This record gives sequence, C-alpha cells and structure tokens, in this order.
Amino acid sequence: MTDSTPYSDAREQVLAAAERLFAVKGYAGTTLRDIATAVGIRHASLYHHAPGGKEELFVEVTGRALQRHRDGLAHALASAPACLRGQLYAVADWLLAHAPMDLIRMAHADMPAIDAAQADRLSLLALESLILPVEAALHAAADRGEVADRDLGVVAGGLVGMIESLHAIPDGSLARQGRTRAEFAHRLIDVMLDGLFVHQEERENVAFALPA
Amino acid sequence: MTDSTPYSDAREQVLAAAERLFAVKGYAGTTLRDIATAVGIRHASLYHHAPGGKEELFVEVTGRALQRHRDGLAHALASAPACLRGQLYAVADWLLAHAPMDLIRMAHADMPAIDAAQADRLSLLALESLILPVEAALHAAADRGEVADRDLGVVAGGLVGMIESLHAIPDGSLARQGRTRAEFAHRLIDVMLDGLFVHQEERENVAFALPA
DNA sequence: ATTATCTATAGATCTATAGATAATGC
DNA sequence: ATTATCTATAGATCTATAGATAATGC
Repeated sequence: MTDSTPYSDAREQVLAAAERLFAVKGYAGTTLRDIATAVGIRHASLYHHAPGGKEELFVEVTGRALQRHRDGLAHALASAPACLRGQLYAVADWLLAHAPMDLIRMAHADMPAIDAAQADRLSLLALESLILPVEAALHAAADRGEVADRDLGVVAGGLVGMIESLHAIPDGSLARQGRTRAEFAHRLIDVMLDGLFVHQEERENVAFALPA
Repeated sequence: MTDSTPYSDAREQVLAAAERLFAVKGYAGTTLRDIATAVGIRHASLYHHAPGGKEELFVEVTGRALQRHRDGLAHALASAPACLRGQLYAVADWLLAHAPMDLIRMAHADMPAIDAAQADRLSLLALESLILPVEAALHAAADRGEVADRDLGVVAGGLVGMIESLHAIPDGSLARQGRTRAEFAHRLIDVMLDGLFVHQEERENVAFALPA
C-alpha cells in the first residue's frame, strides 16, 4: 500500500482499530481501552506507538482517513463514466463502502475537544477531501453544459451529507428490505439530477394508465 | 407552554440544558457536570430531578425533543402553502431553527450506550418524528400529481439528512458569506424538486447568452 | 412539610507514566 | 540492540449515593 513503510505492522493494526472506532463512536465515545481491546493488547502499550496519547491517535487517524477519502474519491471520479450521473454513483459507492464521516459530530463534538490548530487543519482537510472533489465534478459538468452553474459548493455539500446520512439506516433494516445503501444513494442522485417533479410526458403516461 | 405543568421550573431548566448538550455533544460527550454547570448547580443535585441519573436524563430529553419535532413538523407542514415546495421549505426552516439531530451519531454511538428497549423505542420515535411527516407530505404531493410516487421513504430520509447536514457548516463560515443555512436548504430543495440538469429552455438561453 | 440544593465521599473508569519483561532483527 | 508489550500505579474525572442544609409554599 505505502511506498516506504515507516510503520510496523503492529502500529498499523493500532491505527486501523483507532480509525474505525473514532469514526463510528467519535472522540469522546472511544476509550484507549476500546482501541487496545480491539487490537488485543493492554492500553498502556498504545503509548509506545503514539506517545501523544489519545489526541495524537485521533488526529493522526482522522487525518489519514480524510486523505484516503480524498485520494479514493479522486480515483473513483477519474475511473467513472464521463457523465455526471456515473461520477456521482461512484462517489456514493466509495463513501458507503467506508466508515461514516459524521460531519455534524466532527464539527460540534470532536473538533472542540482537541487542540484548536489541529482542529482547524482537520476541518479544512475534511472540506478539501470530501466536498471539493464533488464540487469540482459538478463544475466540470457545468462546463460541459450538463447542469446549471449555480451554488455548486452547497450542492456538493448537500450531496455528501445526504449520502453519508444513509449510514444511519440500520443494517437489519436494509437486510429486511433486501436493499443496499448504494441503491438508495443512486436513487437519491437520480432525484438530484432529474428532479422529483413529474415531467410532462410521464404525467401523461400516468393519466393514460388510470382507468378513467 | 404546557397545559398542566407537572414539572417545576428548576427541573425544566435542567431538562433544557441536558437536551441542548446531549443534542450537540452526544451521550458520551456530555457529562453530568456539564449539565449542572450550564444550569448553575452542583452535579449531585441533578439526581433530585432525575433519580435514574444520566441515562434517564438522556432518554427523557431525547424523547421529548423528538416529540417536539414531530409536533413542530406537523404544524409547519399544516401552516405551509399547499404546494410541496413551500412545505419542504417549512420543514427545513423548522429543522434548522433547532439543535442538530445527528442520526448517524444516534444510531452508532448514543443508542448502543443505553438500555436496548429504550434505544429501540427512541429509534422508532426518531423515524416517526423526523422522516414519516416528510414522507407523508411527499405522498400527498404524489396524490396531487406533483411528483412521481417512487421511493418516497428514501427520498424523505435523504432530504432530512441533507438538511440536517447543513448544521455542520460553522456559524463563522455562514457569517463570512452572509448566507443562512435556511437559504442553502431552500436551494437544495429546489434542486431536489427541479433537478440539476439544465432544462431545454434554460440551456437555449445559456447558448444565446454566449458570444459565439 | 415539601422541594431543592449542598457537602462529602465511594467506587468505577480513564488517561498517562515508569520501569520491567519479552520478542525480534542483526 | 531495538522494538513491542507487560505490570503497577498515579492522578483526574465521572457517575452515583447518603445525609445535611437551605429555600419555598401552605
């Protein structure tokens, strides 16, 4: 994965567990004991890999998770079909294949709990990694004449927030319906692109279908 | 406010502070000391108003916050113009005038931390209070022929998630832009209703505007 | 008399440190 | 020799309880 592995395998296991737990439970909701238990070591041993303790662990794994999203989204967008719809599908598939990025919790709970300078850096990185790639894809589509060039920053943020919110659907509910979060996301993207209002032709079809 | 006040004013102050803090910081991120400090009393005094301690406080104020949203959304929808657009604007205005409802955090962090039966009850109440009212408005619009009757449950959830995600925008950023979350929400609702794709007429206008 | 708050304290948990022990890589 | 883990423990914080004290409503 990495070109020059500066980290041991043991350290990588610690970071992976910390990343998953912080993403799901947040900074306050994750204890060093949780992380150590997930790896199978004592919590004191975590300080060997991260002398700065809990906050260093959080800053490091949150930063690298965001960078991975930045790279992953860039790759997903580059590999997707040249149309906006296919690109947004690829964004949704990437986001839903990874741990939730709860931007509300990050902004209101996680960031205020850590060093202010690091919080500012991570907040900026979150914007660059999650929103700006989507906004760039929207602007490119606008240049191609596919969409109107209006408020595309807000639209990008709304899209990402909408897709991430599907993480709130319990796995059990999805299993019961036999649906996936990605399917739901694709449908929502279709609505964003085409609109909810029935187009003229469709409305006529509906009228024809009615036995009146 | 309440027809028959069963609670004292002091208790109401405690509940209000707890409600705000739990909503913003989550269950793990809020301590009894935080709540007591916000009210101006010692944390031991909280047990006079909620003998069940932290968990009782959380269950009670989360439940009442959700019920208030259910009632508030019903009232907003009933008072809004009879068209779907005006109704969704009213929903957004209500949601953004209150503390964030972070459904991802609730599902992954808060609910697993409390009694399972209460968690199930609150999860169901969240669905009934936040998603179902919007879904009902969408279905009514579908009956009027305003929108297509497809996946309206998912669309309702996506809309609420998208609107709530605007809470992640820092107040400072909004002040700098001179915009409000409600303005952004209205724009996003317009996109959901009309679609991002440039309509035929609009695209022609763009072509006319180009000096080619 | 009832309601609301306080002080004091117990016990659990959490972050963090110090220093010993085990495993690994030359 | 270096890396990784352990045990033991300190100190802080957190939830919760017991019982005293103050404020309030008849």
